[in-house]
Order: sequence, then structure tokens, then C-alpha cells
Amino acid sequence: MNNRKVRVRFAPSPTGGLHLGGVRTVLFNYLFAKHHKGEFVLRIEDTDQTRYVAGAEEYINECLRWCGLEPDESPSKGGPYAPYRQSERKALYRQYAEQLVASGHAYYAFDTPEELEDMRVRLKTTENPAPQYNHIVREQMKNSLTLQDSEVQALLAKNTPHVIRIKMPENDTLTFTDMIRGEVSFNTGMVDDKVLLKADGMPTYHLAVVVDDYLMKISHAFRGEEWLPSAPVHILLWKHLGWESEMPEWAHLPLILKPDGNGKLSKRDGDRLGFPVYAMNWTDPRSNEFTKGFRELGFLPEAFVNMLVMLGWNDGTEQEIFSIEELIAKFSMDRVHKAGAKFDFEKAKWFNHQYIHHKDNESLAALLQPMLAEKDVHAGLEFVAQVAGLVKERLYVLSEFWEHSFFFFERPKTYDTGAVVPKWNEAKEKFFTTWLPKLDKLPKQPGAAELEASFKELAAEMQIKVGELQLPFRIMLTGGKFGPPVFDIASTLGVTETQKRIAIGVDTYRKAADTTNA
RNA sequence: GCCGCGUUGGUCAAGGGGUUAAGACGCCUCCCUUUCACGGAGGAAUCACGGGUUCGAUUCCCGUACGUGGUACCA
Repeated sequence: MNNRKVRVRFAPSPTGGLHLGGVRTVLFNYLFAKHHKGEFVLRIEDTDQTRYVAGAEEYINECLRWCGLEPDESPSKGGPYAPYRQSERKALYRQYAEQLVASGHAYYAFDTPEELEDMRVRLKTTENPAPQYNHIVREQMKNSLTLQDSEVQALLAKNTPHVIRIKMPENDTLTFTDMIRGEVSFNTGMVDDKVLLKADGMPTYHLAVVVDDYLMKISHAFRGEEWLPSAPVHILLWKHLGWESEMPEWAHLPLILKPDGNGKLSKRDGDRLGFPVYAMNWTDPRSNEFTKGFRELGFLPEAFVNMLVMLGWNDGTEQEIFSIEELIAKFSMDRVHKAGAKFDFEKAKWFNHQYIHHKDNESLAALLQPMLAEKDVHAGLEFVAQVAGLVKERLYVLSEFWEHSFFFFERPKTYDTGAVVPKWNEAKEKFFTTWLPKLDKLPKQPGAAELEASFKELAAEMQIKVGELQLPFRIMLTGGKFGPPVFDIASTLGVTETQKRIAIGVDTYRKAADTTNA
């Protein structure tokens, strides 16, 4: 049915930060486009001037850039179908709405907001809590279907504020094929006469998507499931505008749901449950409300993308970790789930953990170094890379780096002496004071193996179990009972620093032991 | 209320008329490591419910329940 060039679009309205569901829609569009060697376009749907938020468009651009899902055509990049901002295309839409009026598929409506409100309260009942402007109600409203032609012309001539509404057929069955859901059908009588062109001359989403998808030669239209109920309106528009043969194939993507309760995931849930919902930090310029993002928390974009793609799609095998190239090669719409997926932050972190664990130390260091600088810790890239190599297997998000590695950059401020002091004795103290000078004989940056050999040799000589000594040594170096293998830490710290920490440690243990015994 | 869409373990999910119903996350136990982590080995689900169809249904059909989306001159 469709062998034309694949062209897909992501069409957000610039009203705030991009949340998980939005990014996933981008991702599916992008993967589909690349898989079919087609084009991915970004179109900004800023037809509602009241909801426009400054900076939101830049945020979207930056977000796509960070994720590595950049469009082939966009407002900032341009392209053969520019402009890509609907506000800049305003003049285009009216003619199509008028065309529909002329062909009898739409009509002028002069009802004021007050009159509409009045209709809704008047018709509201328990059975019908939300009355629609539909094929029955329109008979009693002020529009070009009920008014005399002369009246309509007069109203129009006086520039009376009006909208253009679609005239939904009373009782038709409209069926279309959704790439994910198969055949879906609606009775047209159940859907209301949606506004197509607003009183301010801007199109509503319904008109704008259809016109722009047509004009931009979109071949496949993917969007969230929340759009499924208005699909009949759009399909009718394609038909009545005479473009049916060029209508894109549709796919309505499953929603991403709250982890706990009910409903689709919102940024509120993130605040409530303690995880980000937006891709990147976002501050609303009007309210100054701040919403945290995955990027700043320390997610790697490749992990973020991988985690998102698994929410609603899989390739049918056990594989869960995919590079973007693999995803492009393997992605297909017919393996997308129908049902919504509850978001699981633990699993999301696991993906990130996998990616951090397997990322090379140098790349990690490049990401980590600026985070250290924010703490006023300045360390060379090479050293940060070395430390990263030692601790990366225990990081779930990059922002946890410091708590796992601070002792490489500064001396511990506190010591978990409780774990060693009760068993601390003169023999152990003797061991460390004896070992101290021996370290001078080692190279300044000894390997972990050398250190370990020297340590064990002396322990054997003094007939103390190595295991008894390791924990005290670790706490001298790190302050606590955690971290990479002790000798790796000592090796990274170097002889001089290790000696200093041993000296401080012995002192600390002795004092602690004294006060305990006293 | 009405309309649409959906329903396999706590979560993501594979599978699809006949199976011991994969795997992952999380949880628990054990091994490795006298730290933590990594890495191993195990443990926990009869597929929402009720009717059909069938020799046989978790898989097909119909209902019900539940969930979810829509019901704006918002997208």
C-alpha cells in the first residue's frame, strides 16, 4: 500500500520539558526512519499561543542532540518543507478549512465562549456529564448550518469572531488500520464537531497535523495512544481534503504509566517518587518551578535510550542491551506492545549501571571531571580515569561517583573505627608501624600486586593473619568498609599518601582504643 | 455517563490450542571475595474472571470486571 519514501515526524508543542513518553515517541520515530533509510522531521506545533513557553523549543533541540536522535529537518536546521513551526505557517491553514466549508464537510460557528458554556451546563445530566458539540447539538447552536445564508454572510462581513468546525457524519463507521493495534473502528456519530480553525485564525491540532503531514509528505504518523480517539477526525479530514491516497500509516504508541497508582506518568510522579521524568533539567520560566532530568542525575544517553526502547518494544529474543545501530537494524513497529507500561526506575538504573560498567575509563573521566570541578575538586583526567576504572562497577548513576570515590581525592574525615577498635591490639599496631618504612623501598607508584606481596610477607613474618589486617588497612585509607580492593586503592594513592594515612590511622585507632578502655 | 484501547509473576516481558509458561529488574538464599561491588548457583506466577468453540485453551470467540485514554477555540 505504501512504497513511498519513509518520512516521519515528531511534533511536540513547546510547553515545557520533554518527558519520558515524548522522548520515546522521538525514539520510535527515529528508529523507524533510520531503519527504512527515510527522514525524520521535527515540527513545532505552537498553535496555542496561551500555552507557549519560551525556551521549550531550545530544550527540545538540546534534548534530541543529547540523546543522539537528531532530526533531518527542523525549525533550526531548515529543510525543503520549511517553515517547520506552525505559528509561521498560520496563513496556510485557513484555505483548507474554507475548502471544507465549501464542500460541505465543515461549517462556520459563531457561538461565543459564554454560549458554549451555557450549552454545556444546560445539557449536562448525570448520564451525560460532558455534553459535546455534536451532530445533534449543532442544530441548536449559532452556525452556518442553522443560520440563514444571508445572516452568515452578514456576520462574516462584520468580522464576527467565529471558528470553523468539522461536520461529523451522523452515523458512519470509520475503520482504519493501526500498525500496532490492527483494525480500529469508530462510529462518527460518537465524536463531536471539533474546531478546526480557531477564532484567532490559528488552526487547532486537528487541522494542523493533517495539513502539515500532507504538505510535508509524511508517510507514517506515530504518536501517543492519547490521540487514538481523535484519529477519526483526522482520517475524515484526509478524505475530505481529497488526499486519502497519500494518508500516512498510523501507529498509536502505548503510554508510559505511573509505577504505582493509576494513570499516565507525569512529572508530578517523579517529584513524589523521587526520580526524574524529564530528560534534562527544566525550569519553567513563568513559575520558576524546577524539574530534574535524567541527564543531570547522571544517566548516559545511550543507556537512557536503551531503557526507553524496552518500554513497549523488544526484538523477541533475550537481548536487552542494544546499541543504537542494533536498534536501527532491528526495530519494527509490529513488535511494539499494545498495552501501556508502568515505568520502573530500578530497572532504568540497572540499564545505566550496565552502560557505565562497560564504558571505557577515559570517556567516563571526561564526564566525571566536570562534576568533580563543581565540588571544587580538581584532578587530572588520567587520574580520574584510573579511579573511574576502580569504582565504575558500583555506579548506577554518574552522580554517585563522589560517594564511591572521595577518598581518592581527599583524606577521610571520619573513620568507621567501631569495626576495628574492639579487635585492635599492640601486635597490629606494630605491624603497621613496621610496614611503614618498608614502603620506602617500593617504587613511588607501586602496583597493587607489589603492595600486597610486601604486606603479606610482613604479616607472615609477624604471624598475623592477613585477613585481620586488611579491614583496618582499608579503613585507614577510605574511612569505611567499602570500595575497591585495598591494594588497588593504595596503589592509586601512591606510597607517600598511603604512608600518611597509615600514620593517621594508627593514631586514630590508638586514641579510640584508649577512650574505649578508659 | 458515553466512546476507544488494553489485561501473562511486584515491574518490564517471551510465547501462543497440547510447553516443566523463556529471560530481565527487584526481592530472598547460597558460592566467590575475610569490605562493598562485580560475577556465579538457586527460590518464589497455572497467564483477571465467567461462559462458549475444541479431544484439549493461558493462547480463538463472546460477555463481565478492572485498568487506561478521550470526551476543550490544549496538544
